Amino acid sequence: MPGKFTMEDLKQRLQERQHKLTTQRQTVLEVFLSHPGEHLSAEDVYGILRGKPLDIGLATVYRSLELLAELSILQKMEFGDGCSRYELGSALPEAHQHHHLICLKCGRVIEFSDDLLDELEKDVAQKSGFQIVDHQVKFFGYCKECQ
Amino acid sequence: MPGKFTMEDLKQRLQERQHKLTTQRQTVLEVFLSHPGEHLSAEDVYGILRGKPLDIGLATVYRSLELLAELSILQKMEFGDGCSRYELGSALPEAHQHHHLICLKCGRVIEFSDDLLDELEKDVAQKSGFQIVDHQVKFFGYCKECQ
DNA sequence: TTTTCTGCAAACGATTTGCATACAC
DNA sequence: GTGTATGCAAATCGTTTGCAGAAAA
Repeated sequence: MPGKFTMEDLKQRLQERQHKLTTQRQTVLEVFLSHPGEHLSAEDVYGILRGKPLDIGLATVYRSLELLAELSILQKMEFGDGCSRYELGSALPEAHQHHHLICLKCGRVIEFSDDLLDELEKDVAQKSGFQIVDHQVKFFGYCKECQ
Repeated sequence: MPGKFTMEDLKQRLQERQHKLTTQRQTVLEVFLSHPGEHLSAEDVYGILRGKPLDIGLATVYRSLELLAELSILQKMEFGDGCSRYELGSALPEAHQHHHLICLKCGRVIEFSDDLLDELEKDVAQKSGFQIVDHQVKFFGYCKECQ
């Protein structure tokens, strides 16, 4: 189980780039901390925060998500459902080996962990001259319930 | 070099689903046949066809792309540039092993072929109970020019 | 106090849709 | 002929932006 981000991590990374630690940014991070393993869209986050003490604007949600992704706290991804989704990364840079199984029938997205890809990444880097910093793998198929 | 689609293949697959072989659908397929290895968006296709004898509507381009993807003639993919892109699949169902290297600086997308993923796919299928029909792999990094 | 952020509403760009006409079968 | 497809324009949806007021440093 890799280490999760804390508010202290957030504060630190923001300061490094002369950004401010605002209530809104903290709140957005808290949403992800309290929804582990979910792939939330901007609308999802906005919906979760509706009616809560802090009434955040949708535009601010978008701006916060973008910033948190730049700080490598969140990872941005597309599952082909028309909107960008984000998930919490690990605080440990080398521990991002998770793939996604996307069911073509019900749309469910299941996480899957595996390290076989390290080998492939090295192979690709060597053959192509690319300096690889990250990868994303998606498998499309049918989940147990939909087969 | 895997076999490419022909107009005959298109006709056949359309008929199987009681769809009609229209000039527009043929023309869209021709664009992909004459632009091998490119990842074209709807706007790209529309632009390529502008001024050509057949003046196709943008909405029809979108509808044709969607249909060709349903028929497994094209494959739909997202590179994070705000629009869906398509590329011609192989006529041979088992020969779709191509990955994409996406440069984080210049946005260039480079194709890369490798078969190491077959093993991973089988492994994932067995452990998860998913029936896998396709996969997509994206590597993010910096190309030779941008390093 | 200075700079960065937020909220709102308007702007935007990609994609979809309604509907009357045109075409494939 | 009948049913599907097209073209156009309007509608939609996710996302971005301009700007004045609010909050962090």
